[in-house]
Amino acid sequence: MYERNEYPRPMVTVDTIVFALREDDLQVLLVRRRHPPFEGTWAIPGGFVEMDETLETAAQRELEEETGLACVALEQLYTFGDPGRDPRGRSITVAYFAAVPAGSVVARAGDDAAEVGWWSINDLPPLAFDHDEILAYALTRLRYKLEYTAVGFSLLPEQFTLTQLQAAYEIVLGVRLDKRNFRRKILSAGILSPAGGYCAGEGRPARLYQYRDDAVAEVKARRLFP
Amino acid sequence: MYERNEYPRPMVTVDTIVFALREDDLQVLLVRRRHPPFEGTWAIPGGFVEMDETLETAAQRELEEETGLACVALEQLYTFGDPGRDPRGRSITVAYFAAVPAGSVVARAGDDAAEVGWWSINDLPPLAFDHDEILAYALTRLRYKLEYTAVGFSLLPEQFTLTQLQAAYEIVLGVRLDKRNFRRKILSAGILSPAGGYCAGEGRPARLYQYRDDAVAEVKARRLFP
DNA sequence: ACAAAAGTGTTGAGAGTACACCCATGC
DNA sequence: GCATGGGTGTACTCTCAACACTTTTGT
Repeated sequence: MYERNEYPRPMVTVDTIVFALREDDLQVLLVRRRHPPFEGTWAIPGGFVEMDETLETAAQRELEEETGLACVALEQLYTFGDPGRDPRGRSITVAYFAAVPAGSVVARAGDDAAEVGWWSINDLPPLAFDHDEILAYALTRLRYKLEYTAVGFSLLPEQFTLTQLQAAYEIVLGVRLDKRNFRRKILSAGILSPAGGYCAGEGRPARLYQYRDDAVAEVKARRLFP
Repeated sequence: MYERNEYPRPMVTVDTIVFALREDDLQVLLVRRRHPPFEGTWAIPGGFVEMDETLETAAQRELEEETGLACVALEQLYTFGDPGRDPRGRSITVAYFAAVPAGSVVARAGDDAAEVGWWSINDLPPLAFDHDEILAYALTRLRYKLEYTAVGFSLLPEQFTLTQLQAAYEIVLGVRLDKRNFRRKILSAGILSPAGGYCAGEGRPARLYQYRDDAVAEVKARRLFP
């Protein structure tokens, strides 16, 4: 056996799955790796945890370094640590996930990323490490959360129409919802307030709404949909 | 900056919170630490991850080594990794939790545990590291899971009466439930089958039930209680 | 005027909740 | 026979799901 402080230590990384609704589809932000292993392969943005930062801070930092995306609310997803998941040696990754509005600007590729891109969840490239497993898990969790909490709103711009909101739910959940029932339910939940403006489009202009930040973040005790 | 493989590495541990219903109360299994830091202080059982085992295997192994408890179903809870949570240096712990029947035998204290004991969740001793925070989180999660899934059954022996099951729900959730509504709901969920026997007690003997393992593990799509 | 999207109510079914008494056994 | 816990049914309310037409704008 080893003395307490002489245990061999695994590498510890953080990875962040970022979801957005783009092109009528649920997409995730991926980076093409600039370094081995899996050089040139697409992967979830992430990297090594520094010794003096929290895990969430590390996730934020790596996300910004590799994709330019900053200031997004992260939630811890799961920790993956099977031996053999990394060819360099024992490695444990704490996965985080986020949902962002479609308009979020993704600046540049960073030091460790040769390229940054959005990929449809239904049409993914081959992925590095066990990142396909992590993504599958993240998708399950996103759907689950959508039914119980208010994550749906973080996929939309600050102001949005009820039709946009319904479309977001339909795309993520992969089901069609009844317009009247949807509107009644979301309005009676009391988490939206009219923004006052209208959004002109091809037909009749639609009322704009915004999320009431005075509503508790977690929509309590009752699922929203279906 | 460091070369890839030369990053300083945090220590990685696993900790397992074990819940049981004892003495009409929700209790957790704790160990008194045999070694520094926090020597002599109560803590959640756990320890260092070896390089060739999965995180869950590590949690199982440490739990058995320190408390003698084996073969329990674990679920990953959360990963805690704030710098400063361990005086020895940067340390990250992957927390697991389990619910076991009251009768589960806890054998002996192990190498790293001077003593093993059950503590009521409402009357805990001072705890090592950030273990109070971890326990609070585990309790929240247990309550949450109880409403949506079938964890309630893992707190009971294989065969149990409906009154025992109701008491389990009441203790964990901290609320009183209506007997008739409880029985109707739990029976109509179709996850129990009569075991055939009866449990003699002070009054009329109570019918014994068991959990139907052909029922899907997660009671799907509808919360059980309230 | 017409195309295109926004907006709006009602009804029937099922689930949740509140509530009080009889039944089987041990002592 | 009585104390103790086991077991049962009904009425009301509320939420959910199904369903189609009118309104407002741009072209």
